[in-house]
Amino acid sequence: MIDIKVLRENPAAIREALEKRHTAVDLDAILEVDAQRRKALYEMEQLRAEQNRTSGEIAKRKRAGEDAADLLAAMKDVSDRIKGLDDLVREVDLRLQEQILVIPNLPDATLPTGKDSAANRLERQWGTPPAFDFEPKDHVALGEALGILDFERAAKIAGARFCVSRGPAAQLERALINFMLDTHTREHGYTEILPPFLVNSDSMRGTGQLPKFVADLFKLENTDFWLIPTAEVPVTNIHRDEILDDALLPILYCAYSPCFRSEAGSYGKDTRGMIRQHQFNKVEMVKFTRPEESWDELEKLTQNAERILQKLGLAYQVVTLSTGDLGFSAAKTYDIEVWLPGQQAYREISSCSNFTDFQARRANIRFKRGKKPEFVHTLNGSGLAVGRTALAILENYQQADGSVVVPEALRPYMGGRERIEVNS
RNA sequence: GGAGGGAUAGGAUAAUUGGUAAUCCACCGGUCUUGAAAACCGGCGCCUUCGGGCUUGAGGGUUCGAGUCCCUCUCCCUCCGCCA
Repeated sequence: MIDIKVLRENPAAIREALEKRHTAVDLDAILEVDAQRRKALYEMEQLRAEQNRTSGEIAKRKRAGEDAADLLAAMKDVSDRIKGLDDLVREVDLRLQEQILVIPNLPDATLPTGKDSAANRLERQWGTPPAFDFEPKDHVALGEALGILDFERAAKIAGARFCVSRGPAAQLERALINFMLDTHTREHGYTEILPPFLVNSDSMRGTGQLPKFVADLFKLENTDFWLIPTAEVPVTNIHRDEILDDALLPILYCAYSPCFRSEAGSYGKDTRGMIRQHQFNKVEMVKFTRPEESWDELEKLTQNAERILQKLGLAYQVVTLSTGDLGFSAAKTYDIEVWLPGQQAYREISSCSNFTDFQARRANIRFKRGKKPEFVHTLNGSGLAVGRTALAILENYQQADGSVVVPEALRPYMGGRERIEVNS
């Protein structure tokens, strides 16, 4: 949520930022509603002050056994007017909220300007894509040949965009989850969280999924439960409506969760394999920081995610999303893209974002270091998408005979297994 | 799912037929002190257009006025049933 005060005082700056995002919002209409609300609120508070004064007087007279009929009559009128204004304020406030909640965060000035991912800026590359002296397969061909990935049966059980992992593939995902969580907790200072995988609407609103992105989510019928699309939602909302102690900041959490996405509007994209599923595993990192620290923390967060790929020996690149490619709640996002031999391309495996105070306003997450509470900054990043990491390992570590070598860092988590072969 | 009990500030506890949230602990600042403790004084929830306004789990209602009366909902606890 953007700061209504900023909009009031400097609408031009916000207009310009939204244009860079290629998002159309009627700011004048919002300012109009805001002015209405402020006027009504001021009038109502004046009347309340009068009511409070007179009520004290009434109480005093009654205690003294005196008559207060004149004051009561006058207050009846004031009371009615307050009620009317209160209804007006509530109605106007609701309209204002509706309009403000669909305004995206303002892109940071360091972003490349552009209308989509073509304008993203390459920041750095790490590692070298493996050279094969044979034609590398993609993970679907590999997994099916090894008998460890079963998309056909998954379709029978659930439908398209699901996968059954079997034997070493299942073990691989479990190993990756533990490996990632261990790395972040032991080496990067994060506290492990195991959150609810179902959340209520308030939580979805807090991190920005609602109200605008209903179509991307799964909801349970006849309840207020939503399946989380990322652990970011429950973990960020841990501190919703709280005022945190300054000494606790920055707070670093990491969490494993399955993620559920309807993938509405992505028909025809990545239909093959594990790239885009309705359900996938992810380890997520979430930070709550003081405002002046958040940009440094974004760099560290991104490095924490990169570290996982480095340990696994997977080549990757980091890009800064352009103003047009940026997600709704983010002010700046680095995407980490891993090399996939099966596609001969770098594909997103992590997204690390600074949301500045955007989510903190929506979720009302503050901290206190002086007299007045201030909004924290929130950040999060995948550390990493587990399914995509697993398929990256399959494709990058495949051998001429169709087997897959297990990266050394992962072997302790795989019971010492060095290789995945047919019937292993 | 059924029955009962509960929710007041960080914690703990009060509030006449409804009269406008009191007190203790903890914490912060000040006085005093070499320093600290004690004692005393002041703070000790949020918003503000600095006039004030709001705050008793949430939201409505009655009333000039609601912690208190009425309705709806949420969460917690106990017991029964079910269940991993």
